Amino acid sequence: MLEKNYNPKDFEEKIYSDWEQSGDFIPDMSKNSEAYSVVIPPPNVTGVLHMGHALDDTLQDILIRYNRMLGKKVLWQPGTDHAGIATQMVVERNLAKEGISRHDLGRDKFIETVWKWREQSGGTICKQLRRLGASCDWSRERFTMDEGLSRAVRKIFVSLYKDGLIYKAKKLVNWDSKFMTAVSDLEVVQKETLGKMYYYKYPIEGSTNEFVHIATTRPETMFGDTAVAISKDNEKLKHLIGKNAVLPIINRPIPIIADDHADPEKGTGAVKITPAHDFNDFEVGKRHNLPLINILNEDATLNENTPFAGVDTQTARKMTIAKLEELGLMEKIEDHPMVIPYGDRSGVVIEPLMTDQWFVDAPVLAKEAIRVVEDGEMEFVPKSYEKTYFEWMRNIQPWCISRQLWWGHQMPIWYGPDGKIFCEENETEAQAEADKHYGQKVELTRETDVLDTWFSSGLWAFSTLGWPDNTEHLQTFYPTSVLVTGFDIIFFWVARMMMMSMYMMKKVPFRKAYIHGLVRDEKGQKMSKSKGNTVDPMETIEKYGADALRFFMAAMETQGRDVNMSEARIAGYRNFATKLWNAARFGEMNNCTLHPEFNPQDIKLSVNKWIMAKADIATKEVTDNLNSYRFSDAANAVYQFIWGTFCDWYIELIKPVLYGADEEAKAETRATFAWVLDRILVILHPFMPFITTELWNNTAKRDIKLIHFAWPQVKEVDIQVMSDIDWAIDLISVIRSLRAEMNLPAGARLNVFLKDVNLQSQQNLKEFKTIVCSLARLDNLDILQGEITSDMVQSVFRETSVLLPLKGVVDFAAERERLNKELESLNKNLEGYARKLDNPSFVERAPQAVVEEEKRRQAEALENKSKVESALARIANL
RNA sequence: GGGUGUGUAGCUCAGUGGUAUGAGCACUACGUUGACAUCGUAGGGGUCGCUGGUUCGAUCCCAGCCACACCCACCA
Repeated sequence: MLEKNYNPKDFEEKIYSDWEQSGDFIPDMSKNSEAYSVVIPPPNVTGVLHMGHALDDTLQDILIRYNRMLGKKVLWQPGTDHAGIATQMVVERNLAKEGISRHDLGRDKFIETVWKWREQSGGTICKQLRRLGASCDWSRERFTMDEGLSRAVRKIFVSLYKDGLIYKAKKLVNWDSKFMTAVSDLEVVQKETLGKMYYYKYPIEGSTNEFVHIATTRPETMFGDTAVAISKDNEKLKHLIGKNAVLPIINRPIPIIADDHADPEKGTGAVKITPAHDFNDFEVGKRHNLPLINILNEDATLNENTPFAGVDTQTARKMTIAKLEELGLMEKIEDHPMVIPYGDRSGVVIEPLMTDQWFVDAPVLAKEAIRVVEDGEMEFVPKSYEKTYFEWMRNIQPWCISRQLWWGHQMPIWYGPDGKIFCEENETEAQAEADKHYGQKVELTRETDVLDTWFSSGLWAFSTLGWPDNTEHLQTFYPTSVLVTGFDIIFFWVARMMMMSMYMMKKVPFRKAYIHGLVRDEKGQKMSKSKGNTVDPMETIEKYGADALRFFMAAMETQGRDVNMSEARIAGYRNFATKLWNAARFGEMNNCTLHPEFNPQDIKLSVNKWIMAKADIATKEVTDNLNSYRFSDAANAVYQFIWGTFCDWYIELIKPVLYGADEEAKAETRATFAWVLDRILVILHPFMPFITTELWNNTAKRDIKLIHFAWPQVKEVDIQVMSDIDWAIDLISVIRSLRAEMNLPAGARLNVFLKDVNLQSQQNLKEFKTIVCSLARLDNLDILQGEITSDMVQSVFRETSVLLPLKGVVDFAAERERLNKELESLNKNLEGYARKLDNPSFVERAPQAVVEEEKRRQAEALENKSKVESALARIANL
């Protein structure tokens, strides 16, 4: 017995544990069928589920469940990411509350603490994914810092190094002074800021009244200046080229050089060159062999190469200006809108800094990653993201992968006594290599840097399947079928996976990349903790059930668009679940059970044939749309079928049968109801796995679980049956509409007559008279014998006039108004038809079918017009 | 500066070279008819951003413009 009310809390968690405990998410490797696999974008191990995950993982689960029902061997590979900087930050913050810094603990102790932290809070997000209904194979859960995955990291690192695709270099990198580490270009966010432009001048060496005028936004970097550049085409200033300027305060002479980097139109036309602290200046320095003077410490304070050692940049800036003022060299300070780089995690200003770092030769790896997309071996959905991908890949810069952090994969690099690099998968091998090289036992020191988090994420598609071992899962499930992720990590992750996979596996990591948008708040604003507009998916699930949230995500997911949260809409989908629940209860109350010998071929009643055909059409729509990743269309098709067709019409249409006396018809209808409800549960299951399973389990004894039930294959649909029932439905709607517009009391029983009824309609009338009378609340419905009388209101329906005699009841003014409105609408349509059909080029050039259809419409409208006009004439004086 | 996307009903958005049978929510009127008030029935509401072009026909294709959003680059 189903509960009176739909209450998802009663069964969602129970059903999930049953699936998990029964191993329903684990692929049957012995099954001889097509493989389908998805790797989950690994959430941060310390993270909690947010709406972005809810969207991403709902879409994946829909695909996974759908393909599982298609009978494929399905794996959804779960796991979490160690998220280097993010996790280290969280743990350090916790330690800070106790007044401890990571340096107090030391590296080993600190890492131990992180692992402990992971034990405690690492499970949260996976529990939450279960609550959402995600059917991952949890027995295979992986973590990027697992031994297996770490081995994959070391192996690929060594391989890349030996192929010359990983190298160490002293370069200008983005330096995060909070975490005191290098970060990659992607981890830098540019923010619009209103800053200042400082104008001042450097004296020319050997002259007392000659100066070169400089404009800069960072005056404190002057201590690292090693030249001033002027364009050779700068007529006003080119006379200075070749002379020396003298850096004030420290009185160091620097050359004035000719370089086109100095745009005569911008600033003062002369540019101070600080090769160690500016990416452009670095290039200029390279061209002119300028010395590099580093003026910053790792914490972004100035160093002993400046007069302000130990002072932070902001303060040093003020001090520098003060000094310049004192020397009479400051000229002006202007407001200057500019873009300043910040660390995406730390939020501090990123300083370009010269350091030894490790790089992946991304431009080389990008080649194959570009080719396979060009060749269609990997396709983006929607396709337009290819452009973004190509644009970035074709302009890719070397990828800085070393981080001066503690939490992460320590690089498999050892240094010999003379600094020679030994890159091997483990210390023993490195030691052996070194001993061989030096001809004696030597002491090695290990590189302390760890790898960028995205390095290990880049291997995710194959490392989680067991690589470097050639496991059964790797053989079966690689390449994976589709990757589902947000556009915001195309560069961070998708691109890196493509490069790493093509390098190591020589095969794409996934055949398709389905890219979705962001989940925003109700007003389309980006959700963020600081704005306080975040919505917690767990609270939403608590309130409306996981099915409602999932259906919302699916229904809102249209390719390429962001999803705006809408609580009202989620409530609407909860109502949808309630509707289905009640429909199932209706079936239960009326003993609608599926007979084992039920054969769709034997169905006699039109209404039953009709609903089965409709079910097939809906099934086909859901199938086609899922196959092309059109989630909202798929969701809407099943929604419309269940609510708009099954509940609104079918259930109403069969009530007279179920409450009637024809036992044979009753039995057939009960069985059909059960058959269609089953079909509904099947095609809705990927979207709403919980309620469908609950109903599946409670409406019949089942041999097979819904999660494994075969997805239906649809055959041809009987069009005639469809249009017969549609005739009845349309007629009912016309009569209802007439009643409402005439303001007739809902309780009033009426007689309705039809005039101009063709043969097909006469048959329909015979068959559906009872149903139409019942649903349109009529006493009788007949073909009109004799003339239309003046008390009849008239509506036109296809070729037929619908006549409602209303002696004494009707408001004729309202009726005239209604008819005039209809006349107006008909005239408007007729104008449209005439415009086309009177146009010779339309008749000549438009497709024949379109012209015919237009003529048919015109004829019908003309006929209806004359009917409406005569109706109007009849009641003109009443 | 380079690029991408979006502008359709009050709101949030689908959709389409042939009268916009648009959806959900909101709104109005009526309603408790033996699944469901987390409901039902009926209804109001749109110059499909603007201007040109292609076409027999454009909301849809093309160009330009306006507005908004996002991505990439850029600390003189």
